[in-house]
Amino acid sequence: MAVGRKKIFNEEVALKAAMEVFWEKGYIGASIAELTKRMGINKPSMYSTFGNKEALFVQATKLYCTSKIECLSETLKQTELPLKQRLKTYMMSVVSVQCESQTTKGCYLVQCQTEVASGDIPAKASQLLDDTIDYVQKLLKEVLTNDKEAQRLGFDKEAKVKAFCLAVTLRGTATMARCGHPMSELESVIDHSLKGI
Amino acid sequence: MAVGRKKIFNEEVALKAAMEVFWEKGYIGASIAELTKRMGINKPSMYSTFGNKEALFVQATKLYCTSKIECLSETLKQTELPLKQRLKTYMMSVVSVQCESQTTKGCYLVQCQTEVASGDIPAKASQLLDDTIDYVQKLLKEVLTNDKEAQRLGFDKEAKVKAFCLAVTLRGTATMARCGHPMSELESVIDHSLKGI
DNA sequence: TATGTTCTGTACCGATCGGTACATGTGGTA
DNA sequence: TACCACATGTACCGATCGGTACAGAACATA
Repeated sequence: MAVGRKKIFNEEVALKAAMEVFWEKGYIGASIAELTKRMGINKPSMYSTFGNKEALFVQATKLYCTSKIECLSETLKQTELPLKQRLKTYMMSVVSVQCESQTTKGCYLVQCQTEVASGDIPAKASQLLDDTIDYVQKLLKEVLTNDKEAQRLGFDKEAKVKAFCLAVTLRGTATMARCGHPMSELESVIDHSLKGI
Repeated sequence: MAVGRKKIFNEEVALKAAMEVFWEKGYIGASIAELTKRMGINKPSMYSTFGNKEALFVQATKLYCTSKIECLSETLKQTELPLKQRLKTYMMSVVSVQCESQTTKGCYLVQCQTEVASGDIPAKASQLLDDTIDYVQKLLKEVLTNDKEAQRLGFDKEAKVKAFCLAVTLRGTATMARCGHPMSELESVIDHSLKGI
């Protein structure tokens, strides 16, 4: 039977562009008009491929998590390196993402999480953000709890609180990065936070 | 000569209500419809009294600064108390504002500053936010530089960096407070941050 | 009480929001 | 080559956006 006209655009490229728009503008601030313009497609193509704005947001958010956050976690597992060095390298790699571009500054998740509290984000997208925003914190807690060096140093005792403190620091640097503070300034903040561990 | 009909509403009460809406929703997220509803007035009254949305936002932002932030600074000047205690009390009072209500959570300035980077806030309002967002940081730097106990402890050497670190912590707690973390959790973060000073 | 000034409420403006109907193109299969 | 399935582009939908025109209500003065 007939198969139909071929798609002229690359879905992955378009989704990446959408991710960048949401990162810049948030969920509400990203209009369909701007999204489709930056994705290089027009509205019907977007709706037939991704569903609607909320579904597009969900997919863009998942892409952000996998391509910008989860992929950084390997650093923490290099047990041949000292724990503090691993933590510093990891946190600085997060800060690096927060500062990487002139347009997509700060943390996608932190920004959109702000909108959740406003009640302006649909339920499914809101749930996804709530589930993923604590990823970094859980990862840090897991390391501080189970890592052998962490146990030797006694960090496992207050792993949850310590992980929370580091997560707060990274949220703080995200808001600073968003309004233009360069990575060089933020490095001393990471050092300061790690000193308190 | 004739003087005209009297205003039926209180401008200060209305402005306070507007401040709370902007605090909850941000600049873009706060629609004129919701603003006027919560202010208890209708649109022409709002426009004739406050100008337009941007002018209302500027006045609401100034009200937030004076009534929620600047008024807390007295704590830092009680030189009969130890510096660390003053810093802790001050930072906890900021956190207290971030957690004070079920609806107005987090920091008004941090939330709206996020929108500035999106390019969706008019120039005057944007400028005001940029000018006032660093108030806390400058205040802390001033204390760490000029306070006699701070000088005795050598804090004045790196006053700027230390103040920046504390400001980052407070921005982090603001985002945590926004998504529901209670003050009890955030207190240990303040302790952690002050330990690194 | 008549007048003039100000505030209030309704009803509307053009622009933009998210979302869609439909006609036109395009390409693989029969 | 004729057909059909799908992608594309335009043009539109009702709802909401920020903002305003205008008629009528309320009040101090004359």
